[in-house]
This record gives sequence, C-alpha cells and structure tokens, in this order.
Amino acid sequence: MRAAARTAPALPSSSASAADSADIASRPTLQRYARSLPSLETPAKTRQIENEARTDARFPMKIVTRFAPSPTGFLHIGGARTALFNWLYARHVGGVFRLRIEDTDRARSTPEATQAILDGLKWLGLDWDGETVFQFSRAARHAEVAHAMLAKGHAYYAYETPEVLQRMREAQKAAGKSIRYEGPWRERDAKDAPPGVKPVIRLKAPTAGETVVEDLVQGTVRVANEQLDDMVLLRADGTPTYMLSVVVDDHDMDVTDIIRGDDHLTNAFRQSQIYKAMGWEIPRFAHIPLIHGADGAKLSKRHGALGVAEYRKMGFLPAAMRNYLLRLGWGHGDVDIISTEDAVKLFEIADIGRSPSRFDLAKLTNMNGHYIRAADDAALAAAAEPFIAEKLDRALTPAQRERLGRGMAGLKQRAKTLVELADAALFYCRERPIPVADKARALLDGAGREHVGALAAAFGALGDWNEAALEAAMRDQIERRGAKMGDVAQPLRAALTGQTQSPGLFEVMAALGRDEALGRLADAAK
RNA sequence: GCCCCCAUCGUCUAGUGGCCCAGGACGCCUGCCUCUCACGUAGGUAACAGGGGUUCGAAUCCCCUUGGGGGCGCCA
Repeated sequence: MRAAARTAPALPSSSASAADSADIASRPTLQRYARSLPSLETPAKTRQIENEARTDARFPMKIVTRFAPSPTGFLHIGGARTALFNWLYARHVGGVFRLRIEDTDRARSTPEATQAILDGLKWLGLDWDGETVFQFSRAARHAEVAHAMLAKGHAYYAYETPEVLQRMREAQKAAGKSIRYEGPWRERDAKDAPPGVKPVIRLKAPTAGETVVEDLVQGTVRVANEQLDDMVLLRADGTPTYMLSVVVDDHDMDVTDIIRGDDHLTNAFRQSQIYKAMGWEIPRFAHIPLIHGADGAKLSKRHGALGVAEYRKMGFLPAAMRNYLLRLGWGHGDVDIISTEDAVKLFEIADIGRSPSRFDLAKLTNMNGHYIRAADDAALAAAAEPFIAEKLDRALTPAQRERLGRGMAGLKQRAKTLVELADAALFYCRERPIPVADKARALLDGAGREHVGALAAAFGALGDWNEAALEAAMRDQIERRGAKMGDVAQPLRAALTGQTQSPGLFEVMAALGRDEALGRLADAAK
C-alpha cells in the first residue's frame, strides 16, 4: 500500500546515509516495537505483522519521524522537547528525522518565526535529514487528495457560510449539546446548493462504531464515532486545512512514527479517519504529555514560556538543555545525568511517561552547572567569551584570552550558567589598574595593605612562578609575620581580583602570570 | 456542556502485587573540607489525592469521587 501512495509530487529525498542504514534498523527494531507497544492484544500483533511485511526488499522498513512546527512564533520549550524526542528516536533506530514547516496559515506564519525555529533547532544540535518541507508549497497536492476523497465518496461539498456555522455552534452550546457539525449537506445533492456560496469539502466520517488509536504512550484510546463530526478538509478558497495537510504530508514523507504533544491526541482520531478513507497505512502515534509552567498552568507565550533563544542568552548550554528536556517525561531508571550519546543509545518510546510535567528552572540550572564543570576548558572559554565581551563592551585582547583559558579550571567550578561564568571571569580580562569593589577596598586599608606589600616583595623574589612556589612563599610570610592565613588571604584576593570572592589565590596568580599579578599587587600597595 | 488523557516528596522521577513504615535527583536546612565563594562530602526535611473493592498481601489491579490538563474552528 505504500507503493500506491507514490503518486505524490516529488518530495525532497532523505539523506543517503540514512537510507544506507535502513537494513541495520530492521531486525532489532521490530523487537523494540514489540516491547514498546502498549499491549500484546490483537492490534499490537497485527501491527507487528505489518512491520514484517514492510521489510520487503523493495520497501525496506525504515523509521521516519518528523518535527512539524507552525511558524507563528519562536521555538518554545515544549516544541523543543518534541523535536528532541523525534530526533532521539530516529537516531536510536538508525532512521530518519525530518523537518516540516506548517505554514498553511498565511496570516499568522512569518519568515522570522521560521528562522527562529531553524536557529533554535540548530543551537540545540538537532540536525534533520533531507530538505525542509514547507507545507504551503504542497497545497495543490492536498487539494488533489481532497478531490480524490470526493471521487471515492468519502467526502462531500458543504455550503454553509462561516456565519451560519457560528450560529449553529452557539445554538448547540445554548442547548447544552456537544458542538459538532450536523449540517444537511452530507446527504443533500450539490445541485440544491444555494447560489453564490463557495463550498468547502468535508470528510464523510463514519457515524457508527468507534475509532481506535493504538498510542505508543497513552495505550489504546477509543472514541465513539458519533463524537466525531465531518471536519473540513478543503476550505472554500481551495486551501487545505491542517487536518488534511498533516495526513497527506506525513504519508507522502513516509513518516512511520509521529511523536507529538498530547494536545493532538484527539486529532489522531480524525486523522486516522482520513488515512482509512484514502486506504493509507496509519503511522504509529506517540502523544507525549505537555509541559506546564512552574505554577502548573499551561506554558504559553504570556505565561513563562520562553523561546529557546532566551535560554541561550541566559547562558545555558545546549547539552544541558537536551539533558533536562529529556528528563521531562522520559526516564531510564533513576539516572538524571544522561549524555546525548547515551540518550541516543537508550531512548525508547516505551519509557516516555504519561503524566504532564512542570518546567523547573532551578533543576535546569543545576544541570547546566554540571555540564559547565564537565566541559572542556578551551571550549568553555570560547563559549563564555561573547558573554564577557558583552559585559566589557569590547573584544578581549590575546593576553586576556590567555589568562581566561588558564583560569577556566577554577572558574567553572563556580558557575551554573555562562552568564555567571562571565561575571566571575571578568577580573581576568581587566586592564590595570583594575576596578576595586567597595567591600574589597575595605580589606586594603592599613594592615591589609601592609600584608599585600610584604607578599608582593616575597613573590617578586621567586624564581619559579607556579602554584606550589607561591603557596610556599605565602605560608612562609604568614609565619614570619605571625599572621593567620585568613587575615592575609582576603586582602591579597582584593588586590588581585578587586573582589572578595574568586577562585583559589595561587591558581589566580598563576593564571594571571607574574607581571600582571605583581603589577596588581603594586597597584594595591600604593 | 460533551469527549479524551493524567494523578508517588514543593519539582523531575524510581517503583509494574510481597525486596517499599516507598529509592534517587533538584530545592531547602545542618555538619565536614577550606584563603573567600564554589565544588566535593556526611546527614536532615518532604509524597503513594480521597473512598470503595479484588487479594493471604496493594503505591502497584478494578470502580467511583475529587483535582489537573487537553480537545470540541473554513487555527495549527
């Protein structure tokens, strides 16, 4: 039946590498499916047999997932997670992950939003296979399918205007009835059509029985067909509705597994009716619970939902973001820290949870700290540099960049975001004389300044400028002066960094380098 | 209003009938480490929504209630 579907206009093909890996995907994947299916009852078995059939050499079974956002705003956290899950699953089974921009709503779609989504996915490191499909460009094919359904008797013309429909809905609401289309055109002949009204094409949906969706996350979900009405497939202006477009595109793109938000669960019923009407194979559905805000309310643009770009600006690392999003609704035992590499190995749809979760910035921040600490020093310095340059309002000099690189090991223990890291790193990137904070200045009065002066002399006499030598010299001075480490260390820190908090002193001096460190001490001892 | 989904610490979750007077992580509190701040480390706080069943035995299975969420467009 897949073959029959090949009448579609050419779609951009998937990447060659993905096609090459198709055979590896077949066997183990089947077993995984058996596990990930909600029950071992008849439907599951039937589905497994269908999968067997598709291992036919001409149409090797290949998993195809997709992410299909509509470009009406930025890529928010929920969309990002949906994309991540689709991406992970495709990579896990050696399948294909595709991107489709659902821009059929011409009034609300913008190129800026499309760009924001693309940028967000790239930043998150979710690469997709093949070319991006723009749904609007396929409108003619959607209309073609609507007319094919008309020809098969699975659809009909309906002549109500939007205003009439609106009144019908209001009447139903007032009468306490469920809101469904119950117009006369399902049975009436088109020749009775009122003049001047452009018709829509509606699906002739079954009125008896029930529609069942075998959802990989929610299990078997069924609804009585009398609850579902005859939805519009093609608008009066000849453009397709979402419900039609998704089905046609998913079919034409050979999508086998649809992982998407819970809010689409009821759509799945209607969509499977379209699949059935066209005689197309129904893909597997996995409806994942939505992410809510910290207060439990739906995450929306005006309710704490930020675009992925905002998290980037707040100094979160893509790897941390992926890990956090992964743990929102998916788990592998009780492990929290899971690298993307491991996630690709472990990700199973069967392990997706069924209950909604809340977005917790504190936990994301903690995870980000973990990834910062684990990051490579040079890579981290490069990632932090734009944040530092922005705070300084200038680019770093080569010398400052070197100090930053040498100081990174200590810096990264103390930061949970790149913004914090940049703040903490600022003193390495200042030129003498460095600005001194009030609290630090207070430490450089009287006794403090004397300590610094004595220390400067001792350090200046050192042959080797390294942490061990500096520490030995300092301990020696402390002993001679009959002081305590605590009394001497803070003034020294103030002189070196202009702050009261910093990485370890010897590390700071080593990273600063002899000339810079001694210079700063001299500045403070003046 | 009708339909669908969900329900373990404040949050993310482990748990698929006995190993659980419920484990981990974040947060919060306390101690230790210590030149500051962190990191690390030792501990503490805190949950099976309620009610009925089934069973020798229920966080786990069933039903009801309550609560939360989603959908019901010529939006996607």
